[in-house]
Amino acid sequence: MQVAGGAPDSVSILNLLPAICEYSALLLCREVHGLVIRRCLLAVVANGLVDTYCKCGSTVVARKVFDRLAGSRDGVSWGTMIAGYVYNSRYRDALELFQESRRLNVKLNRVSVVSALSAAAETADLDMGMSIHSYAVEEGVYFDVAVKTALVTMYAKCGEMEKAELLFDGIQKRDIIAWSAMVSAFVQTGCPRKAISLFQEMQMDGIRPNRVTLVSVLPACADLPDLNLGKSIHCFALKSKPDRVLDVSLGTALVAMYAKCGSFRSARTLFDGLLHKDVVTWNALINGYAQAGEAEKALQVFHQLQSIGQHPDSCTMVGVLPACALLNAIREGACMHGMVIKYGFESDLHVKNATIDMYAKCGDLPSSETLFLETKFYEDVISWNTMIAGYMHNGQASEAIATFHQMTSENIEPNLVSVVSVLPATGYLAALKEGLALHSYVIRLGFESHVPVGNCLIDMYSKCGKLDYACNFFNQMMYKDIVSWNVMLAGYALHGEAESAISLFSQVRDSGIEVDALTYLGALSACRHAGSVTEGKKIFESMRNNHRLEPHLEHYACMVDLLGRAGQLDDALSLIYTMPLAPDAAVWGALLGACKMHSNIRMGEIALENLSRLEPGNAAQYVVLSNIYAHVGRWTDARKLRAAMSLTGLNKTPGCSWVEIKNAYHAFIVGDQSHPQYESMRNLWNDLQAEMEKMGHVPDTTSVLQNVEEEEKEFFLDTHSERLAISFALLNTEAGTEIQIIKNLRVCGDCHTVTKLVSRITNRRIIVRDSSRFHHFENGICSCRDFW
DNA sequence: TTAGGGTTAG
Repeated sequence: MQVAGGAPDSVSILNLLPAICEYSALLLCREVHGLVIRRCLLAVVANGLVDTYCKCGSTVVARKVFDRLAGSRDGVSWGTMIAGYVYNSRYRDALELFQESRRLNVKLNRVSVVSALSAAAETADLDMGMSIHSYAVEEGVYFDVAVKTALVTMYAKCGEMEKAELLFDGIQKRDIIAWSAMVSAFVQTGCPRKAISLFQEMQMDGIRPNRVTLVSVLPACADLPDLNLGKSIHCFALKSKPDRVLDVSLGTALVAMYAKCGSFRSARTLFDGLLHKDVVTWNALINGYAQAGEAEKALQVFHQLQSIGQHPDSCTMVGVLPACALLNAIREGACMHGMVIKYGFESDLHVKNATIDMYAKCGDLPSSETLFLETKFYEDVISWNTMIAGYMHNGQASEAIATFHQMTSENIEPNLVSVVSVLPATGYLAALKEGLALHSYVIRLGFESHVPVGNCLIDMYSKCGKLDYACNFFNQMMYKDIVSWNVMLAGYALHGEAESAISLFSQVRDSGIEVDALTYLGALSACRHAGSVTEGKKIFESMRNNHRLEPHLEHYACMVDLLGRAGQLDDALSLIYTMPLAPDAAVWGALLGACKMHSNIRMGEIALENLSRLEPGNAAQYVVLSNIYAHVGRWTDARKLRAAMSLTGLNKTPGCSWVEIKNAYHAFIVGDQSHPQYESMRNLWNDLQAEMEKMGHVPDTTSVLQNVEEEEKEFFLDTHSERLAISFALLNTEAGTEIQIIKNLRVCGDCHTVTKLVSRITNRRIIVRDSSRFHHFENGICSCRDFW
């Protein structure tokens, strides 16, 4: 038009603007702006420019044009600028502009109201949303379908589903957008069933779903999952497209649906056949694999994405980081972190938290901590929860608890996940006071009726030695899932309460709840602790016969242990030889333990041969066999084995015991003499030892590893970590106080006997939780029936 | 100038 000579008129410019928008041609927009800038700008042209600048991504210049309009601004100018901010995700700016219009008493039209509402929805700013709602009512734009639809979405995104539903029900003539908005609201608030029934209701109302409706309802099929409905939507989508070419969003939603329904072959075929794909489509496949635990596949697709030169986005990284964590692939994970930095996704919270989690799961806590300490993320509850879970994943239970406390002192409100993450730490440490405090906290937050939280509480109480509290809580739970039954069963097993466990097991079988492999493991391990061979065999058989559950390695290890302890070593060995899975170290270890108990050298050697193949670095098994040799007097063999161990540099995991005194944890490692109170502890122990000798106790040194003189062996026994912890506790608590010790390994035979005697001499109740179970010592007796 | 949509961390 310039070739023609004259300056372009307003109409030509207005006609040109939509094309500029379509191509996001910012430079062209500036040029047009330059042409009109010296003239008296008509509001209609200025509004067009504001819109075009926003669509080209430049809200700053758009705002300048808007500001320059000053007095000649009309309702459309305000609506355009607010909508422009929303278009560019500058929701706070949109809301501020809305508030400014209120201060200036400008009358806004329905477009401005709709845009402002969507900004309030995106920022989940309920107060703001409600004030826009009142404004809409005052100004009489409230009866508009678009305004009502925007209100429905705003309330849904602010978590006010009841209000959203009420408003939706009140819309007289619902259009397809209103229906789709409500379907989407149900999907996003985790109500897939409601979404699907609304989707069906809409069709009965005579409204034919469009592309957006289908894309909105597909995640509901994935969440349920309902593969058949997903497939029928796929057919519907193809039928309504004569060329059968799916658009990117619909293709992506379908890929995600198939992947989440576990139908990876369909997901892959569809994905490969899609004509239009973007990075989100790739993410759907990558995340589908990652969430199903198919980490290698996820990474494989990621590398394929890179090989075609497509750049990942932040969601891609959120998919691949957990895949690295799953594979414990720290190097790959660190490369992903590098990529996050390269592409500038560091400021994305999802990415940051996934990176923190990846490092923690791969055992690199310092890297997690460094990322976490970057202040900006310090305010996010998920970052805190990730850190708590990360500490727990690495066995740092006291760090997990400390982090939880720090979080509350920083005024970050813990949520359900925080509680579920920190409760296992209190169980791990048997930190009852902490556990009780958390329980009251749970009640205050109103989380007590939440099933996973309740399950954690049962587990915590039983691990803290309070089986009665665990039972009471379990019995009063309104809703239980299979996990509730499983943790209760495991609690009975941990406390050696086989009868209660077996009766609970038959209750759950009769209750109609579907039992799983862990239910069986709980029941079997209760039988193991009680030595109930017949019952255990029956349960093991019914696993396959009645529930079609294939026993896992853990079940076999448990059965071998049960049979072996009962002296049925041949049956145990033939079970190992006939099992369909390749026996692992736990299975052979159970046999070895039983061989020690019954001094069976022939079988012990078979077990050790297999163990040294499976776990060449683990010394514990060698110790057991050398103990068997020593026990039957084959000293030369015992010595040879120990010499071979020291040559190959095998190390035994050092024993460690903890005790809680006045809210502080004290840890003792075997042989540690560095404690400030060591002298007094030693003296106290010598006195106890003299008493024990008077009672006729002769130390059983067969569990001592070192090849030394008998007297020295006794000294080594005396430095076993549980004895250090017990003497420390005796020194630092009032007479008569109960003592609770936790140990990382199993208690040895002599420590077991000695603890019984100490409980009698000192008149204390002593509870020891070792890696296998609880031992209650009182007045010279121990509650457990299966110990030596 | 406007409302609904695909992938996302603990």
